[in-house]
Amino acid sequence: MGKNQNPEELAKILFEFSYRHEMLGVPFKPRAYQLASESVGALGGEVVETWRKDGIKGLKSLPGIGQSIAEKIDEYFRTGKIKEYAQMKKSFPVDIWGLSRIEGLGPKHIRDLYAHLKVKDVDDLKKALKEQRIRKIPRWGAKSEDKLARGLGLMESSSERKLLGEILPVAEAMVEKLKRMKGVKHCVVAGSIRRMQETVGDIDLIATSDDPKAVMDAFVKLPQVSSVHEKGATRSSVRLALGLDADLRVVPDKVFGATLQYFTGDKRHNVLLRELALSKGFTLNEYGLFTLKRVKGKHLPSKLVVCKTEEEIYSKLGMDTPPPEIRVGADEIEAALKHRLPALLPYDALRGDMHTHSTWTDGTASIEDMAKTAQAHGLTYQAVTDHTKALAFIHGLDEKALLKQCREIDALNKKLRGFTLLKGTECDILQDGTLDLADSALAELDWVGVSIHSHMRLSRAEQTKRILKALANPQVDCFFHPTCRLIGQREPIELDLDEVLAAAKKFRVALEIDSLPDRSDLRDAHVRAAVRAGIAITIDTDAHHPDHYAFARLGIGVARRGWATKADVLNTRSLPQLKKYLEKKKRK
DNA sequence: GCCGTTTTCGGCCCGACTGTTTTCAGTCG
Repeated sequence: MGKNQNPEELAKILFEFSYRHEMLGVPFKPRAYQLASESVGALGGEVVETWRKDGIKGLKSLPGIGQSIAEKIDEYFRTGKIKEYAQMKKSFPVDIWGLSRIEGLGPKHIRDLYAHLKVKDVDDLKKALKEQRIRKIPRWGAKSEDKLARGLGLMESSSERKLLGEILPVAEAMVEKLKRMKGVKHCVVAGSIRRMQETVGDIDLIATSDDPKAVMDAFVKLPQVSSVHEKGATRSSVRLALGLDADLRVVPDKVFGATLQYFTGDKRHNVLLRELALSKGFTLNEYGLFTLKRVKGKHLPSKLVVCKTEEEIYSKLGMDTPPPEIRVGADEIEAALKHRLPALLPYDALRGDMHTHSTWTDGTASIEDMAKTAQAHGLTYQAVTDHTKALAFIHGLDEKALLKQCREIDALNKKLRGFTLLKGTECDILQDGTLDLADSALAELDWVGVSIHSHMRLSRAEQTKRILKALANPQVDCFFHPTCRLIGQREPIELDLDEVLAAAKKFRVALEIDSLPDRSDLRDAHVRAAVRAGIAITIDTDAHHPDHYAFARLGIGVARRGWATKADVLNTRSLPQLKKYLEKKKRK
């Protein structure tokens, strides 16, 4: 058994290797270590699993990890440290990772700060700033010292990633304002928001205009802006009052496609795409795809090929256009080259919502008001799934109350036109895996969702056993927000995903994507695994308030990031089709 | 140090902005 298997710390160590090589001017290694660090960060616990199963050989099969780095990871997992890293720390005892968090502070500056002022960490930096010693370093001045102080301030005023659900409307409001300007043809959101990432580090906007300067002037004066980092002819960057940055690029209309492609990212997707372009004799930048000529060993763009739309660019590279949501720099490029991209579920494909609440428990609106809002959002049915009695503090329903609710739903269904309510529940899974309501009561319902709201700290083995027992109950149709995480607030429960997927498949239980902004659960990677396993998905809002129906597009974004198609998602079916599915399940 | 529908050797993404310069280095996305 190893001593230290913390993938997060490992990612930081690899990052520090990258920076150290960069400081020393070593070519190519910085990027190799950077990629390895990102890879480990993204894989998380999977790195440890891979190492446990297949050792160094397994590690080498991971992206960005070859012989040398695999050996270092192996050493770290076995002994808890890496000799070469310890030596590096001895000769350069600097908290590289901590300092690098500061905007504008890169490897060369960290090197110089230590060489001239013996700055080892953020505290040393603060002292040096206070005593105005930094401006005395060669090639530094009062302005760059100020800039560094600002960067430090920004970091300390917590610049954590924000929830997509919170930022998306803000970005769209900014776009709407700029769009209305004279001379502006296009104005759109790019970056991680366009990719529908669950959290967002900054807002990337792109505009095309005959009068770029006017757009820039308007941008830095938007009401959401609190200060301006940079303002140029084609690019500006500002700080927003709600605590994150927004960038705007303004380009000529004729290169819109290239710019949109470029600033949609993600970074790794773009690096791979530019490498692919190079291998086919092109070079790609934000102004288009160019044929390449070599002058004195240097690549120079020569003739413009295409730039009007993203599709043109991908097509010239011999591939289909991957939807933004799956541009992560992994197998989407290969799939696009082989013309094997899936037809992702469209944003308007949902017909119903399988998880909603009402004033019967902790919702804020009556069943009827919720139904009317759902219908206004284009849905034709929804399941009413209030909580059960284990959640006593919100008056969860017992069997008797549930029957009473069913009678109300019967009455409402007679009254509603073009909309149907399904009788359902969000039934608690108790600690031992039994359900909070009697099977006889569950059998009366159209739709039984189950979920966990207690005992979230069970061991992986216990938690998995608990869930498997619940899913094996023949009354259960769906497992709601399976990992129980709350982004930025609560870690996911420990569970063996492979076993849970296998059980869901065996017992024909659907897995839910809960669209609430801080849940986003299942998450993208889990969705992809579920889709691969052929398990049905539902995309629900878990609406506790009429406004929550608007979050459905977040859940659809997650599903698309998980390569889900319309056929994979249960509530894209019409009500008769859904009923047929449920009847078939009951017969099994 | 990693990687392979031109390669197991010889490649390795690209441009804007800032600050301190006087033609460029550093950082970022």
